[in-house]
Amino acid sequence: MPELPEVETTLKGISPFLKGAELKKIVVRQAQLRWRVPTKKLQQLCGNPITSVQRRAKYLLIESADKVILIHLGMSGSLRVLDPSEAVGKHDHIDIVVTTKSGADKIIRYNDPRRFGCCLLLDKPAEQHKLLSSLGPEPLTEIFDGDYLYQKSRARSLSAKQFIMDNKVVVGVGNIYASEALFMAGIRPTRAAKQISRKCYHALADAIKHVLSKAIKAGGTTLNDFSQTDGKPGYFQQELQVYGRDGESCNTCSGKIKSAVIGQRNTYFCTQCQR
DNA sequence: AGCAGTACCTGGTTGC
DNA sequence: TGCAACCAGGTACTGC
Repeated sequence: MPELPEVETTLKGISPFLKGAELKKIVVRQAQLRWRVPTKKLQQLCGNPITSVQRRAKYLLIESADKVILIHLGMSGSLRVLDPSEAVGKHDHIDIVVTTKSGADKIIRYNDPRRFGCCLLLDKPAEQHKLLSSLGPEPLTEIFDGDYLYQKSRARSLSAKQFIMDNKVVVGVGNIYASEALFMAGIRPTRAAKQISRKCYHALADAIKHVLSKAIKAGGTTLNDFSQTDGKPGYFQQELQVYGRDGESCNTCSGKIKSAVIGQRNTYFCTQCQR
């Protein structure tokens, strides 16, 4: 499941091939993703150079001419860089064929079994688009810290876990990392956001940064495992302290790990460490 | 405005 | 063994 680290890894994977490249051909085999893929408008971009490739939250933004191609991997999507001869497989919905700087053709192939992802075309500036305009800060920047979370949470009665998974608060914290970060910070996920102290929010902001940057460093491994086996990221599984460990004992205090559904999402925590 | 609930989709797992 | 029901996951949307 692509979380922020996987999207960041994907960005690093495709960037070298897209920088200085030209759009050659776009093939859409399945246009019905989360939203309909604007096939014709995308194809009209062919012949133009790609001017930048960026990530914002879990969105990938590929700029060409006066447009921006926005891609979200949903929960089961992936992008691979392939040679033009590569056979098309199941759920290979979109090919973005480019002529790279060196003159060779490559396919950026979008695969998404569950079709929760999207591929849209935005006008510039992309940040004004509805999907991007109200997003909170990136978790790995300086302005995201304990003071910021404390301030933002004062009027919020929802749980701490739902609060940090809110895209308007901070982007890129998915279900797995939310549980992990709250564990690391010693905060019970059910606690109301507005009742958490400034001190605890400092610990939480640090935990989010720590968990995400650690995962980004391991990103390659995760991505490979994911795209090949469609299983849970092998590398993370051994790193996870609470997620999916319902009924097992805590690595820190040997208390029991419990699960609860919070905001329709399974959540895991240690009843001893997290108060 | 904030929040709960719903929808989208399909492969894998569980239950009968 | 086969089939149905359920679950996971991110996020935009609806309606209170």
